[in-house]
Amino acid sequence: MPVQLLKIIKGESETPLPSHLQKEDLKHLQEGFDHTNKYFQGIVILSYPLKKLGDGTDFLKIVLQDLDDLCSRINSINILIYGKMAEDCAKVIRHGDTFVVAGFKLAKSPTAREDGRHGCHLEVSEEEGSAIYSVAPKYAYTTLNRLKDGTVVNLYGIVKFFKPPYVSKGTDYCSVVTLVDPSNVKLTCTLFNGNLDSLPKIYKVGDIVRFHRIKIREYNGQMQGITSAGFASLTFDGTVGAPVVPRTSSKAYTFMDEEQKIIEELRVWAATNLSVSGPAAKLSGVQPMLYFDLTCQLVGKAKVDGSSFLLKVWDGTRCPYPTWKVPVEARDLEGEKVVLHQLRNLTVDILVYDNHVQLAKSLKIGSFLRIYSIHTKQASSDNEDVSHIEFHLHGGTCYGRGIGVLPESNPDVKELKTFLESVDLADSQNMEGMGSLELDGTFNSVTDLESHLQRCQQLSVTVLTDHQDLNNTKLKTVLNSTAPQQYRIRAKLRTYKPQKLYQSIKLHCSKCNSLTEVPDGDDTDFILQGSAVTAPNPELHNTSWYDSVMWTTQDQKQRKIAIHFVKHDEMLQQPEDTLLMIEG
DNA sequence: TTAGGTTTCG
Repeated sequence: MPVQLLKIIKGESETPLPSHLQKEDLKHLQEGFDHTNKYFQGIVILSYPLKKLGDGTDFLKIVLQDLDDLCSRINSINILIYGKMAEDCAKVIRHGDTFVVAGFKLAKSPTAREDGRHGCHLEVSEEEGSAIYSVAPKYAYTTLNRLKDGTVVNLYGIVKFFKPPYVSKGTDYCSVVTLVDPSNVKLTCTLFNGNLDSLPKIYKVGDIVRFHRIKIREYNGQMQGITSAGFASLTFDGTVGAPVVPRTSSKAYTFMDEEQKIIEELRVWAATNLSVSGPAAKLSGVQPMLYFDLTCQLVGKAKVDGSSFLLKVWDGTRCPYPTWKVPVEARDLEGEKVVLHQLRNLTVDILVYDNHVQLAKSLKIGSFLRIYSIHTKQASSDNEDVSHIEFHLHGGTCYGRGIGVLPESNPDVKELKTFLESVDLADSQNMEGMGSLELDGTFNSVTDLESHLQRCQQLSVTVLTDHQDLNNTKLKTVLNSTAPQQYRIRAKLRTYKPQKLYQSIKLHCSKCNSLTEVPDGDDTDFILQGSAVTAPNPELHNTSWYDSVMWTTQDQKQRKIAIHFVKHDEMLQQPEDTLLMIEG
């Protein structure tokens, strides 16, 4: 007979126990009786920690109480479980569970005198051909509009907002989840667990969760959910028509036709009543200055400094802007060198900070990630004329900022994998042949470049009146020709130098003939700061073209400040028309 | 205990 380990059955009325089994009362469990086709049912009132016996066998002792015989002086019995069955049982057992034990061996209990329980105990193991069934309690679910302070409830909800699990400042991982249900009430739950796997596996807004044993408390005038002992969750894809497969870390859970129906109904309600379009984007669709969620594959990672960490990722598309490359030591970069090189034009560098560093470090190369609320920032460095895009995952968890690892079974991952396999790597590598075009960072792929060229060759409304004798030549031809040549081109302006107007003119020193940049705002600040530390020179006061006044500040620094009122035709103007010069 | 939704030091 195949051993059935902890099969979950729902409610006594529909108990699908083998038909040859008959229920046995506690008082009939006596030596000398035939118990071959009998089972005993009771409630778990005690369970001891799992132990290993001298010969290495797992051993678990639990105590079951007979609910039908509560009035008897002796209404509980020790159950001794051996081997794999003990191990399996220990994983799922919970105080208050109803267990059914069949195929047991009955023996005298050596501890009956001390523990006051039944004179015999039941021994069960796979070898004995035993079976243990856990009878699922009938769960009641509370809608979000009926939650009461101080209760522990079971509930369903559609994820409206979530923070993927992150390392809290205490000892646990934390995940914050806001749910909504057809009662149109919102509930924000703060979930803690030392085991990352025990928190709900939520991947996107719109997922549906079932929480068991969540504690309800009032906080700031609103109901709040918080993990309580025995908290368990199931998470489902919220898409109408998707398979109803729960994501969970529980070894045993109840999930029957009724639950399936609830999920399907919630999906339909959400589809008609909620908008769940998140800020997801592909790298090809990013814009500067936005926050977005990226589903991608990890290609490389490297430590940068104490508070930041680099992730190199790709999603098979190409970012339409020049992207930032974070400088790191080659020896610090983890990842397949060949792959990193092959994908160098398709990967982007994401710098993650502070609390995300620990999680980022633990990520495995090749894994699929969803990085939530990445910030794209436009910036240019001193030696670049063209600005680039930087990707930051700032510290903190506002707006659900964080990193989630997606399993290969996730539908979005399956789609991404198929797409990544279809990407022609030769195309992205050919980009290097584009020379200066590539350096300007303007084209993203050969296809992109060609479509740009086609658009550039289209007739425009601007009519050029000069050089009519020359035909238009493609940029490609120009680039492949030897200088000097004369061409006429029609092209779209993608970038220009200098980027800033003040870079168009230079300061010239007539003595040494040197040329320097006109200082920009920051440099001017610096120069002015320098002069602020020198006190005004009294000899330069009250000249023919200005009147000066000077005073000393009252603060500790006792700074000397001079104001020069500039005259016009040796006359002072009306105050509102006067040009002032300030020193100090 | 932790966090308790509402974007940034880089």
